[in-house]
Amino acid sequence: MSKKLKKRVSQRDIAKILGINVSTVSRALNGLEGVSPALREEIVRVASDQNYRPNPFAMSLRYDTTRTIGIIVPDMSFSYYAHIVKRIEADAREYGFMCIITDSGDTKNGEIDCLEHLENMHVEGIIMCLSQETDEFSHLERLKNSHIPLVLFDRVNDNDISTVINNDVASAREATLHLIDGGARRIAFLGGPNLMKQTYDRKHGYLEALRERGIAIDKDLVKCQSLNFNSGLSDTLELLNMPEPPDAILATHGILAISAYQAIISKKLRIPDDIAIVGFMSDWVSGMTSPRLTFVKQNIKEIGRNAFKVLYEQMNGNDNVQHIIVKARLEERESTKKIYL
Amino acid sequence: MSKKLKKRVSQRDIAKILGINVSTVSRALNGLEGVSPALREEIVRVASDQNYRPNPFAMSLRYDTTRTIGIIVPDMSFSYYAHIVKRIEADAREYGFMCIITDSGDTKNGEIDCLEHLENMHVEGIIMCLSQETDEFSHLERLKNSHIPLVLFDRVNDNDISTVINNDVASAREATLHLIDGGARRIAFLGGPNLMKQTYDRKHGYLEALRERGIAIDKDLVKCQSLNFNSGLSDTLELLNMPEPPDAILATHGILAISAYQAIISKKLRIPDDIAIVGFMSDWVSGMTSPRLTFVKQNIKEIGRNAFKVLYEQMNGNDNVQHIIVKARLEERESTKKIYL
DNA sequence: TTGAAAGCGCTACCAG
DNA sequence: CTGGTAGCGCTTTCAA
Repeated sequence: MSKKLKKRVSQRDIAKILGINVSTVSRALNGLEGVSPALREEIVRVASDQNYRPNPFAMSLRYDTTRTIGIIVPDMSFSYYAHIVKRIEADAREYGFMCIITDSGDTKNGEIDCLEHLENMHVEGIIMCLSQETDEFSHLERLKNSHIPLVLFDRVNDNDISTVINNDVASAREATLHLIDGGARRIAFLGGPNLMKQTYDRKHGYLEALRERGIAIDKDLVKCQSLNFNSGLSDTLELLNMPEPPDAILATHGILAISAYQAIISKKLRIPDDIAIVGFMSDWVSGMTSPRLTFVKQNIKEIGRNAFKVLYEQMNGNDNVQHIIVKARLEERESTKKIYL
Repeated sequence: MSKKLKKRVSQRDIAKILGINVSTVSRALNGLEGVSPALREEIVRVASDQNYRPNPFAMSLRYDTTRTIGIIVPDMSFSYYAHIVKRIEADAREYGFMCIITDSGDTKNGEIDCLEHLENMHVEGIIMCLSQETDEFSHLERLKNSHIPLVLFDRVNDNDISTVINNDVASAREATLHLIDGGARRIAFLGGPNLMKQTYDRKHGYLEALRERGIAIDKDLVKCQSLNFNSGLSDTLELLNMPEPPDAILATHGILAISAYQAIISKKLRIPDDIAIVGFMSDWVSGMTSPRLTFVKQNIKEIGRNAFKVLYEQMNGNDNVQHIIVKARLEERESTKKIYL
């Protein structure tokens, strides 16, 4: 325990130096009335000299308010989440809130641990993205009993909790239509676990597009395993080794797009001539490959901004459950061909 | 603020329910002696029923210890820093410390703001990576006066502050030798601002390798502007447009490697036939390009682990300034050719 | 075995 | 205009 950490100066210390009472110091430093200008100036000077800083923990105790919110992400080292966290942190700080950022490791148990930790820290609200394993939500119900406001983003469930997500159905549909209109007929779908609503929605958009264009659905082209590199790699290889392989892939997650791309490259197939590909990812990753990948660009800024906004409103007593859907945009690059029939 | 946030239950509440004194509750919940087994059991039961959680802020006040450390990174959305933060956070939590993670935006003013914020929060120690703009260190000196332990990582200065960095000289030298031994003779160097010790070190290793192999130094091949995409792109294009362009590039930062790669692609040059390239970056990014990039793999885990370890020791009274150098490893891929002369 | 009270830093209320 | 003091949640020391 910080044997040599100098004890921080408190109002009491300042009072002692000037031979006055703490309450006067408090009033002076908070700009309240009832202090003579001369004395006030003295106090402020000494406080500054001594590098006085109010103790936020004392404040918390006094007002029973921690001015702290918690964030839970599946993997903070994933650039998508890092960006969102950064955004939320900036907004929160502007409103005087501190963030405790936690990482569930994309597991359900990790998620439960994070919640436990945040409850222990007495956060006033939580913004979280579910792990890909999370199949039931009793741990979220518990939160409701302690009346801690909660907002889910990106990956959500169907309960009555406020959410901020991408327009998953619409953007998957748009991406699929784009592939079809580029000439693709056998389009594979790569997604996360089926229990995720996000997977369900994106698959829904994909199927809708196929139906719209009158293309038969082939279940063997739909791969929904785990959201990780190895899973995406083996699924894609399996697809490419089919007797009648797909002529396009819709990879509905950054890590799946990356692994699909690498699988294709390893098979020496040409993109988009042999196979087209669209991924859900960020611009700079899309720009790394050759050819560059057509991608669904999620509006990270808006997701973060709205997540905090909704939480903030809830913390201020707004009981309404809000569901905000942020528009993603399809960005065309060279990995999808446009064939004018 | 949180109009409907249920007041959390305190020891006092438990005491009131059982009609006993707070001090007894405290002893019972902390497993101290002096409580009858029966009563203790009662207390524990009620505490659990009421979902009691100790108030960490009260503890902080009581012991004048916040069990909190601060982290400052230039850009948390950069995967390199996100990984390190994640690592530090995990270690810190294991030792019962909370992390306040801040982002300087890679600017000096942002850095000063972060420090201010962390001091306000009464953190017990700080782990930081300097911004690329930071040219003098008076703001760090101030910390020393408040006796807040500080550890720098990745980007450091020459003062007597503990540091954890990569073996920049050696790894840049190794990468350069690798290029030379692959047949390159005109090797360009892409680096950050010259005021950064990291740039200095990596350039040093580069020059050392050239000297060792008796290759003349061409100052026009050395580009040290800002660490950002556009800067790397324009520098590389300038290099490629030289009358006698380089036959290899050493990009000493992830963002510079990415921009250099894209500049090369845009000029339709072949890698490694027309030009070879080595970058400092992470595996998964290296694997995105075709051909994959040979890269210097920094040991992110070790950097994070050591940063916390050193800070922890300092917080426990170890006054020694420590400088830890973590070994990076050259990973050969297809972007560098090996020519057996 | 249990209770009472002080004190951590701060603010708010009431006295002088 | 300034001082004194209670109380936020908790531990600790002393007293019963």
